[in-house]
Amino acid sequence: MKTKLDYYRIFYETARFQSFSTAAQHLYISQSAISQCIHQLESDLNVQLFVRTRRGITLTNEGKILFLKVENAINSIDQGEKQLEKLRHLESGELKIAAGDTITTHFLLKYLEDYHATYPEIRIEMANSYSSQMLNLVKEGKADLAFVNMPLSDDELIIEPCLEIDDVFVCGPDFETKESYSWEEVAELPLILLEKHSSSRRFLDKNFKEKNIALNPQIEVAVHDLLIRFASIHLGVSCVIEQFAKVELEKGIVQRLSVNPPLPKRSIGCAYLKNAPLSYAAKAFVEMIK
Amino acid sequence: MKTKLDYYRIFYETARFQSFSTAAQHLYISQSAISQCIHQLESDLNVQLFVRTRRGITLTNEGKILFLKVENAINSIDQGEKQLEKLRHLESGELKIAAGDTITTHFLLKYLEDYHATYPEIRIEMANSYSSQMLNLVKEGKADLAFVNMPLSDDELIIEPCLEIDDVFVCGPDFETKESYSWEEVAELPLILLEKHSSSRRFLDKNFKEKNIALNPQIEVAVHDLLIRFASIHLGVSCVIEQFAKVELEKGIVQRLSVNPPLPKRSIGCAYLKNAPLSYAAKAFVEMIK
DNA sequence: TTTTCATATAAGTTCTCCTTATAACTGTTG
DNA sequence: CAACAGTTATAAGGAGAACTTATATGAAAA
Repeated sequence: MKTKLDYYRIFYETARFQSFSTAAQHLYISQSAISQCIHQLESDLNVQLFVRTRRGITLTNEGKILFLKVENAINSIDQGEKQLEKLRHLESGELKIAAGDTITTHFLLKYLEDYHATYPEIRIEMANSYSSQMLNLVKEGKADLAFVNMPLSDDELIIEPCLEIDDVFVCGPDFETKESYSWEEVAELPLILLEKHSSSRRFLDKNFKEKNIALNPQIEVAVHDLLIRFASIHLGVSCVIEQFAKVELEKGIVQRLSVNPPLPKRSIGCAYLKNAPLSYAAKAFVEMIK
Repeated sequence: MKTKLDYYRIFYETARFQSFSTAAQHLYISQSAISQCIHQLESDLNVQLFVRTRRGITLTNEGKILFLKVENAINSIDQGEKQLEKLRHLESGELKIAAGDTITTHFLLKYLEDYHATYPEIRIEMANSYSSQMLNLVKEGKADLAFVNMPLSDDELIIEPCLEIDDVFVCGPDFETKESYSWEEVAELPLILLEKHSSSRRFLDKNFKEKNIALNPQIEVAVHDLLIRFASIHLGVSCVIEQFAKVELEKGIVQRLSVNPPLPKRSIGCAYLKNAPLSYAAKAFVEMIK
């Protein structure tokens, strides 16, 4: 780069208007400034760019060649700035979310619908995997936000609780329930639980293990919805998330067992990078969830 | 444009090096200057461009998007500057010449050969037409140079003589020549002349007319070379340009008639715009001709 | 802890860029 | 033809942006 980039801005306008004085008005500076700037530019580049004639000025051949490049450059910068404006106003951009299927279905879906309706220009990308994997996606910048079961922590991330959930045991409508179950009694029931690697299951196992109770489920499934379905057709007693089985509980498709004491509450957390700012698109989504 | 273009230069280098201090060294300014500049840029654009981390800095998403555009812009400017350099050093460019066939063949050709050998990267474009038309090509910028028969003048053009030429009368080797011819005697000979609209013919007619002598050629041809050929096979006496018939005169293919007084000398002129500078390519060609 | 390596901030200075004023030139107009 | 209405060029001086130096701050490494 042989000269100040700002000179090119002035060169550009001057060439467009074919006149120093007109360009000056347009740029809100004096004609003299333009004249000096162009002289400087010409001497920096060692090339005559304009022919000064009676009726204004004309680009030389060299000037024309340069103009094409400068025009392209300035348009490019303009595009960049416009793009940023659009990002800021959520008229463009993308939102990359990592979340498990259960959380997506029962928690995020309604927000995603709203979000898309409000900001239709923002492309939404979903990834789903296991908690640790999802946190990695965020750390690698491949996802803006991850929704995971808490507790969970990471040096590089902020993980904020955004929904309290309760683990409850449910059974089919015809199941004969006792007034109340102790944990030991629960362990004796024909349990339907999630697979071992899921966070909900780990949470459950951990809590029971603290009381030296081992859980031996009769059935293990991979999907939360199946817990409800299986319980409803009397295949056993499922441990589900109360908030996610709300409809089925209300309709009596499953009924809740009273367990004493109840399992401790836990939360779903929203994870994002501690040191990098959220994209405008992600910020708007987080805002919406609150 | 929301901010000074120069900021983008700094932004670009900073983003490339992922470090304020490294970019500072590279740009030969202080780290502090970079820091201030980026802050200014961020506030002008209302967007955070970098994430400041322990080990240097990283572009934010918005920063990355901007960077692509800025990179393109800077490359474009760089290309433009490089292109100009090449033009200056005649490693690129084009030379557009307008000239009649005769002048091209007998005068320009050897220079064009040299020129192309010296500057092989310069594209040569030839146009040929009548004098007035060729001057128009120059005035419209469609030709850099026009080579025309003088005298000729134009407000917008400089027309410099670049070769003196002599019009002489020649005949075949067996033609019985007198010691010397008066103009009246010449007019009586069986003349072979160029067509009426050619400048050579007009020049001839004008000179004879001033002495009240009318020229009534037996044969009119369109091409200078045919004048020589026809004379050589004794179809008559041609008026040719001595310098362009040099070879044939030396070899005795045609012989020269001694005319008294001889026709006044005239010149071939090189025409170019008075107010616009010659392109580097054209300048080099003019230089070569001198 | 101390050291090191980043960026941020403060304050002062330099020097670029712009302004004003004027000149020089051309073409136009009363 | 002189005065004017347009250009761009040039000179000189002033405003302020951008840079420098010096120091603070903060996090990671030793």
